[in-house]
Amino acid sequence: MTDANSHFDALDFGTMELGTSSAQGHEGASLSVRELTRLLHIDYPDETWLARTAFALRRVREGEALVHAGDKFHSLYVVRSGCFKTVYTDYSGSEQVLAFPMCGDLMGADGIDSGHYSSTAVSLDTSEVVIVPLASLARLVNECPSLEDLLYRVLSRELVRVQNMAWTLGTLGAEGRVAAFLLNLSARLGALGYSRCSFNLRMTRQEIGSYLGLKLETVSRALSALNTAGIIQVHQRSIDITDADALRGVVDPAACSPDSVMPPPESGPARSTVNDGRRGRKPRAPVSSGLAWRQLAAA
Amino acid sequence: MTDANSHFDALDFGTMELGTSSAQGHEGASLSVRELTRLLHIDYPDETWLARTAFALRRVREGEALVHAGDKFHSLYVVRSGCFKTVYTDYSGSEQVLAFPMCGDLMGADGIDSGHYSSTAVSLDTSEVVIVPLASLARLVNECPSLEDLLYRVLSRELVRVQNMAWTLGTLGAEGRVAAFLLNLSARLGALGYSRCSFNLRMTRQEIGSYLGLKLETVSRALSALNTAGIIQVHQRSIDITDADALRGVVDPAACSPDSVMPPPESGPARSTVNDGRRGRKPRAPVSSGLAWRQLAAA
DNA sequence: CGGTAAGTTGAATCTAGTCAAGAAACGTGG
DNA sequence: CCACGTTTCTTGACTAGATTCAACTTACCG
Repeated sequence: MTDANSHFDALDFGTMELGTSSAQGHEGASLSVRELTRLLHIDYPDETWLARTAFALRRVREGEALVHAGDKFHSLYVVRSGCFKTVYTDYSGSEQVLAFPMCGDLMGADGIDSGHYSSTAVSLDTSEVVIVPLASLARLVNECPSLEDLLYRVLSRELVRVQNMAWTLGTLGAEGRVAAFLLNLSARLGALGYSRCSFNLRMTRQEIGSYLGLKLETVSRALSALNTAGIIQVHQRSIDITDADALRGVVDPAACSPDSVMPPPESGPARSTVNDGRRGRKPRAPVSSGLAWRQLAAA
Repeated sequence: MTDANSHFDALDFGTMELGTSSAQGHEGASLSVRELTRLLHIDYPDETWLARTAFALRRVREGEALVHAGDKFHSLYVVRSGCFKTVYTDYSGSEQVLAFPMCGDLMGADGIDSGHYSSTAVSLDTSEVVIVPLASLARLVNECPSLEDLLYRVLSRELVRVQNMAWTLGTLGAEGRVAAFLLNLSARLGALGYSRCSFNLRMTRQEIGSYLGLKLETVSRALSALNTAGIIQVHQRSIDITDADALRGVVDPAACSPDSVMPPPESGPARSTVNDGRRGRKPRAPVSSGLAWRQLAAA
């Protein structure tokens, strides 16, 4: 019960009138609805209501948990700066990383239905989150119908993200997963204005491995392999992507998909109703084994 | 291109006044809001609005696609009977199964944000779905504030489900995955009133394998292994779970024993505030949080 | 009664995990 | 500022487990 106070004290002030912004979150910082929608990359044209409500912020130090799995649900959180990991913690102590939320990403949505957060969110960095109490959001939506689908859209986006993750875990090998991870990170950082091809990892190999369903040694090996293949340059946590196309090729040896890990958002036209009876062998290019792109580098 | 018309003609009638239910969906069948909420296991006490609106139904034959990835989003679907598979279809033709929605499960939510469905839904059975146009739902929510969180909750539930899936793919081996799959199916069928320990699979080994990130032979082997271990009895698609506890033990070799797994809603209370010092000592925190995902396997 | 799709099983191969040792970075305190 | 302990990362050798290839059996449907 005592573990929740640090965000409980901010709970009641999740929504406040602008101007009355007293010391909440951390230093009285708050975020207008307009800024929030912009942070989420969901812009609404309406201007009248933009300045009416604001959401409190909270600062989370490195290693600190924002919410714990099992805590009573009350608020959603949107990362404003920094980087988190969300994890299931196993009774035996080992943890499974589910996501690495960054600026603009939503956290806590898994608690809406059951009323309890199902995962723990730990900051990997000195981070800042926007506190969005669900009740406040509901009230806001009532007052402003154009916000109706805001949460729907954010949740749907999260759903697609996790589906992509399931696809990655289900179909790719170690190198592919790591490559997809790097491309995903690259795209997200790029969308935030940072360099797409040169960045620093905020997480350990073990955390990456847990996220990708691999052991830390395997992650290290995959990174080293991509390194010696000339596709990326790795130095501890510093990553330089020198050949993004080759990296995409590792994820999917066949076609070059446009946006990082995303499988084609548009359906290929030529698809017979369903039971595309593919009886024969699948041509499946000679691919994907650990050696394939190594040869590519040799050429 | 011609395959989409069958639900297009029902689109405009997604919501209708009761009594005006003319021939939509398939035979003029429709579902009241009350029935819908009950189908979703989200009951609302309010009685006044229950009979005001109804949603059309649509019948989907075995092998028929309800929606295709890339189709323009317009409606959510709730399975009323039968069984589906949702898949990403690879440009090269191979498909990745993402879920097996059954009675009461939601489909199509992955299309809300982007405006296009990101996965294809194919019926494995002669099925029936409730057509829930998002616009109609929004209007309904406007008229009935107590429905405010209906979609939120359903989406959140879906999110937790996919997170659990990611966990399964990330941590378990072949037998564990198959065991978890069977337990999940068992629990869902049980919740619907069917037998928990004896049922027939509606999907092929290949589809199961795709869903679990395994090859069909591996699925077959895992089932055979569980069979010879005396935990289940397999005959083609007929499954009999003879020792559910042992099956749970396969999923999670550690904690088993008589004490039937704890209820998820309560959180492990005693958890110190900042034990999460990543950089500092690693005290092997015995974090005993109620794991939501275990419910999925055990329920 | 065939023909086809689905499922089972075996043997060889290869990937990722495991065990283990060493190297490089970080933080702290002398 | 440097030495030290801790953590993280890298690399190697070996093993367990999943995939692949392939043959075969069983169910299903006209």
